[in-house]
Amino acid sequence: MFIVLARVDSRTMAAKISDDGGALGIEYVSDLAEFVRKEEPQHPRWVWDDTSTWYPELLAAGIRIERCFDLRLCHAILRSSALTAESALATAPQGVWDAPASVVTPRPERGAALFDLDVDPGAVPVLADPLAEFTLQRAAVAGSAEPGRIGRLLAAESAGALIAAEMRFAGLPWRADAHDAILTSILGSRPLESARPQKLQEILEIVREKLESPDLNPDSPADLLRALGVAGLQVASTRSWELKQLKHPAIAPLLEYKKLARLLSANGWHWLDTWVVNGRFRPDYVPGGVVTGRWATSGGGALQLPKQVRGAVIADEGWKFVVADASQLEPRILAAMAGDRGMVEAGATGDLYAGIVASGAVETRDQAKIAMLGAMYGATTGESGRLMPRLSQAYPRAIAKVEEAARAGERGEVVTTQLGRSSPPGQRFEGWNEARSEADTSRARERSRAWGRFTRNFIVQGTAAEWALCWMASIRRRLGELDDRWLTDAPHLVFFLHDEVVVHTPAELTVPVSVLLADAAAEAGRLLFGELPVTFPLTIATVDNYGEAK
DNA sequence: TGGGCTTGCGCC
DNA sequence: AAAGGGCGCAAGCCCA
Repeated sequence: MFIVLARVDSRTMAAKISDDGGALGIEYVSDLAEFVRKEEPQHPRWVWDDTSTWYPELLAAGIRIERCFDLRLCHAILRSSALTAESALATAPQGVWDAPASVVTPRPERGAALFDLDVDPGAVPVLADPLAEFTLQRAAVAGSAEPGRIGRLLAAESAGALIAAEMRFAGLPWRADAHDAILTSILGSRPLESARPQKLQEILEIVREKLESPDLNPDSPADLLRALGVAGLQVASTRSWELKQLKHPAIAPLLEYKKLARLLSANGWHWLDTWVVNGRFRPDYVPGGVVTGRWATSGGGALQLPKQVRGAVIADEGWKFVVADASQLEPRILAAMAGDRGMVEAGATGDLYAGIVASGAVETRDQAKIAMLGAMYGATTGESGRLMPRLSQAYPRAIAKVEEAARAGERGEVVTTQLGRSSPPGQRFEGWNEARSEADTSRARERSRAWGRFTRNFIVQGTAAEWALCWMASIRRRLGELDDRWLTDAPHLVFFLHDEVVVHTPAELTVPVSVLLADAAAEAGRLLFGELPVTFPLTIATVDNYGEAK
């Protein structure tokens, strides 16, 4: 059963729909939390416009749900998926469901056809009517050549939305005192106002002295470039890797200054005051926030937490973290997508890069890693570019897969992930004619190649994101089966980073949690690739603080 | 003073 | 050693 929820004139309506799409009844809901609590034991799939506007209030009321269907996220997938390109949904003009999250709030006019169950799937909803949209989406999936594939993606995406809300609700344990101690040991104690901390100030004085530039502000690239020039150091930019090439007594302290200044500005005391409240860091996760299907976050830079400060992520008394990351996820995804038996076998032992070396394709593990990264990102020069032909010879199917994706992008075509997320439409770059200059032509060619690098990476990054969603959905379900206590009283997910999860768990449950994480990884592999014998090994660590992992 | 752009760097 | 994919954020800088 589905229960479609909608807010109409500040009231909440619920429509029950059977699995075959038949209407079972409509009612007004006066107390949402009470209603959901009463219906949830029937295991309905809750259908709503936007999980982030419905679920937090339920969690605050102490209610979790098992399944949902997030119409806004699913609309975005169906709108551009090659698997549903012919659907009424995809061929309709842009509407409210294509707008950014904050705009998709159903405010139908009084007397509008909200909950009209005889919606014509070909009709375009003028208003954000969730029932009409749900009907359109069901029709799009049913009419797809591979309804199971796209259906799995929509389910995974929606499960991700629930997990994002739950992780924000639970928060990542964060000890302000430990964070302060880390900052103090690296930067010196917290300064008053906006002064530089002592150690940063000391290094700054050394840099100024060595560059004979007493007023230098290294935080200003222009100012720094000028000072370096005066000292006879010619560089095109002030990036660290470029400065590292230079031999000059000012360089070492300058690089040190940059490192400390970065820590201070990105994750210093100001960050701590802003983002850590009552011992928890609560970033705003944005499922589907990246075109490839990866999550984004807003606020606090949760996906960029530097290793330096992870020591402040400390489990509660009597609790532990189980940290799991999928080893070499993207190359394994590529091997599986391409059905490249050789590369799948190279990964069977647990270390894919070692397996590539063992096959004789390259000499060292480092080379294997660089070559694989180059294949997935589209490197053309350097060591990575030079290793490509050898990789291509050893693993023709895997490399052909990414090469085809790149060529398709260069031609302006759309590429699609394993479960059916498609890349944004490209342009045709070769539409130049002889009236255009040589420079224009070469610019067009470079843009075309750049788009090809994007589509090349899209299929791998996007399919890896699908794997991660399936993994997390399975983890969430298995955690619920392991322990039926309330979310934050039982083992629960507290962090996610593309190919890595952190579970906060009572110390006595670390073993079953570790087992479940590995089982979930295997299940994710089957969901994407069926019975293809591809393995997704995990590196699992049980720790008291996140800094100890890896 | 505030918005938008660029630069640089953290994560995968 | 620094090429190649995806992000978010802070600071400087420029301009209205």
